[in-house]
Amino acid sequence: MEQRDMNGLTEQEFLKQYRAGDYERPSVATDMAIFTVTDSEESNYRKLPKKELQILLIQRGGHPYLGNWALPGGFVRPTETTEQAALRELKEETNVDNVYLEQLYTFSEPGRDPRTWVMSCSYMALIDSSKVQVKAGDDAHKASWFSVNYRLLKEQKELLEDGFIKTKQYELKLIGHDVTLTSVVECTMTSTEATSAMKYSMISNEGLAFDHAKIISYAIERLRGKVEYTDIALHLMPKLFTLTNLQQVYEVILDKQLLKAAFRRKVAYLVEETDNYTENAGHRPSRLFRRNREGI
Amino acid sequence: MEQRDMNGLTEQEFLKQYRAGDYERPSVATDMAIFTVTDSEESNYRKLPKKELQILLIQRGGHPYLGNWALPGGFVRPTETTEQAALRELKEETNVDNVYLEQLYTFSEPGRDPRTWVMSCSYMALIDSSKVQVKAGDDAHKASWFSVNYRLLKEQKELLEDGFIKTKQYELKLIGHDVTLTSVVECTMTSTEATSAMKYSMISNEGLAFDHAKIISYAIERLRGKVEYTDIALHLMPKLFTLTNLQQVYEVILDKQLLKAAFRRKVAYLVEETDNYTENAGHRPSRLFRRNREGI
DNA sequence: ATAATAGTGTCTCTTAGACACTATAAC
DNA sequence: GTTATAGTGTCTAAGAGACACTATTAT
Repeated sequence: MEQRDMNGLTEQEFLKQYRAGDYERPSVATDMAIFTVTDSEESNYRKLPKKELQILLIQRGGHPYLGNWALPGGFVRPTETTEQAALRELKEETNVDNVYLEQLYTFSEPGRDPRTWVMSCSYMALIDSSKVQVKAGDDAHKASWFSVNYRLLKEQKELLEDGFIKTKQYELKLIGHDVTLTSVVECTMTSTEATSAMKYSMISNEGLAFDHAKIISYAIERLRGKVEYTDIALHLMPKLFTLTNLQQVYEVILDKQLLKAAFRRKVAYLVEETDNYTENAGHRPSRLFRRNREGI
Repeated sequence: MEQRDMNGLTEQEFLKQYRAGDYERPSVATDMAIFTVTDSEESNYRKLPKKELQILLIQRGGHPYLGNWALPGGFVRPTETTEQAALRELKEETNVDNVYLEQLYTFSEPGRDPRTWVMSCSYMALIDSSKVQVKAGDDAHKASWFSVNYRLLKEQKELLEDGFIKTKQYELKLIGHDVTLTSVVECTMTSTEATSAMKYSMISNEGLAFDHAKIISYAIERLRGKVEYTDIALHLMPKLFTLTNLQQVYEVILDKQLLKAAFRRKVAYLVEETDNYTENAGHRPSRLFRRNREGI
């Protein structure tokens, strides 16, 4: 390591005299889409409850976007990774610290935060609903779960000389206890000979702060994609669950009905039988399964 | 928009008086794994040339990692997105500006740059080799293509009480004109009941700067993954190509042989026939195809 | 018995893998 | 004709979709 640079400095000498340039630096925050699946509406004693996909949002107590709802998040500190920052935030917000966490995308559009230059490294977290108990928010910090509805509104395709532009508009509807937030997000895929790009943009937005509607769309798409070919959905399940429970979770994420027999074949290798059964369900008991510890 | 915050300010008033906090901010750079596929070794006049996966690296002309090779990249400016920064760098480095570009991952390990706090938002770019002509690097800025070899060295699996740890070691060998860079990167997947995490770390590293061996591994894995279920590989092809060419590109990316008949069936919907054929190849001419403009 | 869910069997259709066969230009 | 690649046909096995059937508990 005795190499010297064009100024005749060794690496140690160089680092000692190094001063960070005075060009501008961005703030970097993490924003998290924290999902869980819960039972909804008490129903007929013998019917199974419906499942709902939920996301945690926090009501902003200050400008900008005062009163709007935002993803939990915060600034990254110099001694931690973005992932550690996300885990720290998660712990503060939900008091849970053993979860599935996955980096999604880094949003860096200048102007996405009206205060200053802020990039957001976004994460998705999946929590088993039996673990969830959001801290009672104080006045300046109201946290609440919203039920997630995400559906295709419009699909369009335009042919170009050497490619195409595909546009999809999704309606994102987040239903809370006493508010409903509605956004329309457009996903534009441009594909030509050489290029192939995907861009999210917001068509309309009511009640969500910043570009968080985009982040949530991105998270849902990632979740939907990964559910199909990984065991990611199992991180939304409690220790023991029935295959019907698991199927319901798949269905609520994918927003479509699945066939029982095919579903069971497909997830068979992801789970392990136990000798436990549900009780007092008002109908035939169901075998409980757990995650396959052997992995995939 | 006449809402007032706890200090009685409207949003406009708030933004006007807002001063960015004096907490520390990271520098944010983009680093790019720029891939192309080229023909190697002139062979028997009637044999087809072998294909090689290549990546562009730049030799560092200053500390730190003086003399080592690094991914092309640079700092993001306040008026651009990370993606625009990547495109700008790409244009400067290769003079190409119509490419496939995809964000990979944001690396933020404190200490990954010995100078100061630097996060790297990494991208992967795919270039059709017929377009490539790297600018002749001046002395302080030598750019060169390296042939990529990435193979599994060791695989290990350990069962835990409620999950498992899977470890894979890959050897990354980058072969340049007069240097060969060798790194060993370990990918650790920890999966328990609730959690599921993946971590890259460097076991050994010769000649590559910073954590770029990790970034390159990540890029190769992404490329391999996406080749299987998208049309991403077509961005490495010239306008017209034979199906055998395309198969060779798949094979060099996946590092395994494919069966011709099955391959042709699989990619059929990605391509369009033309009426052109190869000429003077020393054997039966081959039909030329182009990318399916209808999209997938 | 009835309601409601649990769980299985099997037919079909599609697709991937494997392999063998035929075709054709340059020399 | 020989060489080397181009391109196709078909058998098999595995998997997904569809649907129907049987099983079991609480009331």
